[in-house]
Amino acid sequence: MTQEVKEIFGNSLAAKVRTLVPSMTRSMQRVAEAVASDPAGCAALTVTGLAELTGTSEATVVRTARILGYPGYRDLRLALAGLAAQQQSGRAPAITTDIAVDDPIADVVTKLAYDERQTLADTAAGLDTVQLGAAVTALATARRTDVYGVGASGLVAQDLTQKLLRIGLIAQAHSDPHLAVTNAVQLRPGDVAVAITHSGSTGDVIEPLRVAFERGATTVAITGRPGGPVAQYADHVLTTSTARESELRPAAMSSRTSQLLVVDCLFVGVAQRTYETAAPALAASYEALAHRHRR
Amino acid sequence: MTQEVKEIFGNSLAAKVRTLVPSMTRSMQRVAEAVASDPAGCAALTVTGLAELTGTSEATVVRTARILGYPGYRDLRLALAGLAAQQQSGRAPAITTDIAVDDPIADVVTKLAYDERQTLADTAAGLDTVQLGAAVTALATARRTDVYGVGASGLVAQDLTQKLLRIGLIAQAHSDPHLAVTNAVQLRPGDVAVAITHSGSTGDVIEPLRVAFERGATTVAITGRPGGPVAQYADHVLTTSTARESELRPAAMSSRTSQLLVVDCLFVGVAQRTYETAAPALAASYEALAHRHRR
DNA sequence: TCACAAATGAAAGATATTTTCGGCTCGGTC
DNA sequence: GACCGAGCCGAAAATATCTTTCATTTGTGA
Repeated sequence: MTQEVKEIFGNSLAAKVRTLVPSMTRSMQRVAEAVASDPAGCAALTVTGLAELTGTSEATVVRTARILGYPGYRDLRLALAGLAAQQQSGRAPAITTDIAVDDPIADVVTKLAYDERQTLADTAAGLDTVQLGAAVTALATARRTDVYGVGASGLVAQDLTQKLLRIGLIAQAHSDPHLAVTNAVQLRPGDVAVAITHSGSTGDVIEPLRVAFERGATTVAITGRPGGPVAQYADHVLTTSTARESELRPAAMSSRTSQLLVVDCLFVGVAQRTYETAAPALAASYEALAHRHRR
Repeated sequence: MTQEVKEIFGNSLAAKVRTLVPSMTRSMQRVAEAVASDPAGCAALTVTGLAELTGTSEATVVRTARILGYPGYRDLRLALAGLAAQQQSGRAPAITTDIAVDDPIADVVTKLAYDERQTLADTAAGLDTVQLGAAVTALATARRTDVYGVGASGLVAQDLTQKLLRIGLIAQAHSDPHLAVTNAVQLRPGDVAVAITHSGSTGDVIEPLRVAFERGATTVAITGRPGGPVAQYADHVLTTSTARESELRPAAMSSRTSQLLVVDCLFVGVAQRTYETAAPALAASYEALAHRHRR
């Protein structure tokens, strides 16, 4: 059997109460009024509870529910819950303020989540899919891949490396500028070098990319400043986005979110291109870890 | 499988179901799935009805409701009614399809961004602010903090550590299980240990946390399975959310997004509490890096 | 294969909702 | 002022629904 609840929701309860109040008895009006003025609160009550609240009896509550067009109190209550939820969701979040020192922790969560979501949307909107596609192709066909990043971006570099390794590619992350340069010297055409820097001007990351570029490797820059120095040595520039920053929310935070999205896109793109080998490799790495989990 | 799961922002139920499904038994999973895929329909059913629909018993339905965090089926049903109402009035979900092997790169970007945004919303909705507040207090007043994480979670552990160091706290990330345990032995009351594991059952991370717990340190778990083994040794459990995963989008991807949000919240919370020392420390670390940027 | 533990559903038990039914109020009539 | 009747009202019985218990089944590891 197919049951429909749709009909219960949607129509304005307050209006219904107004029209039907004249045909109600005194105690029923009390119940109706309570229900109309605080749907959420009443939804939390049982018949008995609502009866007590309004100083009436269960029978009256049920009668009121009937008048309002529901088969019984149970259904009225469901409708009230729905109404409460709608009211709740109707409220605009209106998160425009910055995070303050005295914000309660719940607000911090809301604001951070909101900002990071915003950053993701901005990044996705601003990402040049042509450049991205080119970078994916380069990575998918690379003999080997070096990834440079220091500080917070170093973690993103490692993340990319981990992912590429998982699908059977050869990749290495470098946080040590000296070693990075040393390694970059070994690169040649057909290899790929990726530099990750929010500012676009981190010398420790630009330097190895320059070397790789000069050696003929395909170079990719993931940066928040597509016009910055790093772009100079990059065949493909992938732009990340930044949320407004503040004292309690350093730029590193949102740039990381943005960088990770780009990295994920690269990864999925490469996995698509190399699906034949990527799928079994992924399965294998998953399998290999299974026994490290307790029951 | 012809069931279409409708996802709406703020529909934390679908996320909750995903989070908790692993700790459910088979028949409970059937109930959870029914509830997640058709909230409106299920809201119209009594326990018995839902039990019949899913081919289980009333007892199982009630047990599932409990797992999902409601005192009983009655309350789950009210929540479902609310959800149904929201869906009714809510906007249509933009993207429901999974990432396919032959998706153009532009679609990949859109879908990934959408999913990560969804993950953030779910995480924020599901985060227990009381636990979070407690964890923040512990971190802010800790003598020292150890953070454990391996694999993808290892990067998150490092991210947290970097952040804490930046505001002048003493923190260390451990990816090496042996060293982690060795260090955990040194912990004592007043110290904090944080374990980060998506599965909640990563032995390499649980072990050091157990040691820290037994040494009297305050322990925090950041996990996608709040009922998993890791929770056993955690004073405070912070739950991350999981997006539906697929071959081209491993769970590690969305869990990382979720974990990072939690880490960011911890960081900002701690920075608030220790503002007097955090602000100058942040400024100083920013200053120290300035000369490493080219013009 | 057996023994044990976990999962499951039937049915008993507890709660919530609906119905019944008789007392009660209130307005009108004598 | 007393009486009558219609309809309102709530206590309590009856029913529906939800929750708990417990024996059975199922699955799992030795």
